Amino acid sequence: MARTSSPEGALRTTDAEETRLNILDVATAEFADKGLSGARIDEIAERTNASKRMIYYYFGGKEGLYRAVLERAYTAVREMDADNLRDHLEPDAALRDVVGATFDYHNQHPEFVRLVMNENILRGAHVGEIPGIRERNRKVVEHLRGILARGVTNRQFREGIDPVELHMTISALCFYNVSNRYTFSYGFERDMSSPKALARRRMSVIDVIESWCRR
Amino acid sequence: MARTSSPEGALRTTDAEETRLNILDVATAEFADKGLSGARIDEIAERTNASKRMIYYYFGGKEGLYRAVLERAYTAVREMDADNLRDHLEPDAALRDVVGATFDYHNQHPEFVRLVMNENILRGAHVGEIPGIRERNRKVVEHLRGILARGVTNRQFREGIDPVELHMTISALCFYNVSNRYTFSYGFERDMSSPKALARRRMSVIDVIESWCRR
DNA sequence: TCTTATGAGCGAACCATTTCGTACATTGCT
DNA sequence: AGCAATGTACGAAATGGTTCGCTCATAAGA
Repeated sequence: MARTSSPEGALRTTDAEETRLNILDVATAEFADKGLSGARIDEIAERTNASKRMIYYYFGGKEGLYRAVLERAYTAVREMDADNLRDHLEPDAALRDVVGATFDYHNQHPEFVRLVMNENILRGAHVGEIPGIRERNRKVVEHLRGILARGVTNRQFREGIDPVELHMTISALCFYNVSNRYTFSYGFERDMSSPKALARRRMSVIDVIESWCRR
Repeated sequence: MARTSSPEGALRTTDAEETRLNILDVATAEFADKGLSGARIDEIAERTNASKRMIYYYFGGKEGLYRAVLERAYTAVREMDADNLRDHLEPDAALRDVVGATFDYHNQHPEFVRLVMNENILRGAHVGEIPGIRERNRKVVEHLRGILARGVTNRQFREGIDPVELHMTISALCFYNVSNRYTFSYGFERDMSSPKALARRRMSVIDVIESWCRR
């Protein structure tokens, strides 16, 4: 990618790079907000420093832009993993950490959740082409497998829990209260966006997972 | 509603009624497939016995049709509830029944799951106007509250589990493996659509809930 | 019974707008 | 000059929604 000739050299990104990122930011918000078919590239272009012409210039079109957005969102998750999949001494503490971090990440990145929701509406039409997702999932599962194994040796955890099932359970619990906040909680007064309710939910999720794994 | 003069009398619905239902069926499939913004009225009309004109005649427009579809889907869930929220003698058996039935319903009605996903993408813009959802949720929570209370009395269940949290946990686990089947399971070989994997997941979900509630 | 008024049900063509994408001209740097 | 970057304006197709007019069953009145 071309660089400016400014004295900062390679450390400084070009204007073009900044434009790309700006477009990606706006597009992420827009796609997360309305989905692929609901988003309008004219609208994205307007909110951008750049023009519609530039979107086509850089990303080729709506689909290309969408894929770039999805890819970057998944990349961010992987970076989060890298920070949080450290090994702890105690299996139960490690498990709590994974669950808590996953819960927090989903809550702090609803746009990621919404992109994934949309991708599922599209039956995963694009997610397959994004490199790194397989590895990401595999890595998480392997991490959980390790925790479970150490927990069993430790006699903290019971035997027979499948790490894939565990991964799925954790994901489901962390995903749902973000993805379904608008349809859930009709009928009983509980605003899932209140910090108090959120904290309680967080505790519950950790508790559910722990109760399941503990012997 | 007008009836035909056919001998069957009140038992037989009119052609108009049949047309409405036919439109609703097709629209349900279409909205579940592509979401509100992704669905095309012309396409719905084509797959229908009726014409586009009739869709506007009966439902007023795209939004009206969407709302009618959503409403009917939720009505169907309530009917399912009515069948399954019977009281059992043993709290733990009752709990297993609720979880199992919920799991099965979601799996057998992916179109319902997809409609709810889409409604959440739309930030619940229409779900609030549909009567009966509040009551539905309230009824489920009250049922769970009863089970939990009896289980505590019974000394089968531990104290302090909030029925709303329980409802949310069950919903999340049953919803997720349908809603996120396309983005989950990249990286490890597990086809969630295989009967075997599904049965295993079902068992896991019941197990998770039971482990959490049991003292 | 015969006639007519009424309104639900319906088809086909049509309209206005939106929306994705592109052609072309222009700027500015090297 | 020559190439990358970019703004403007436009085209073609898709899309939500409407207009016009026709059929037919039934109810009301003579």
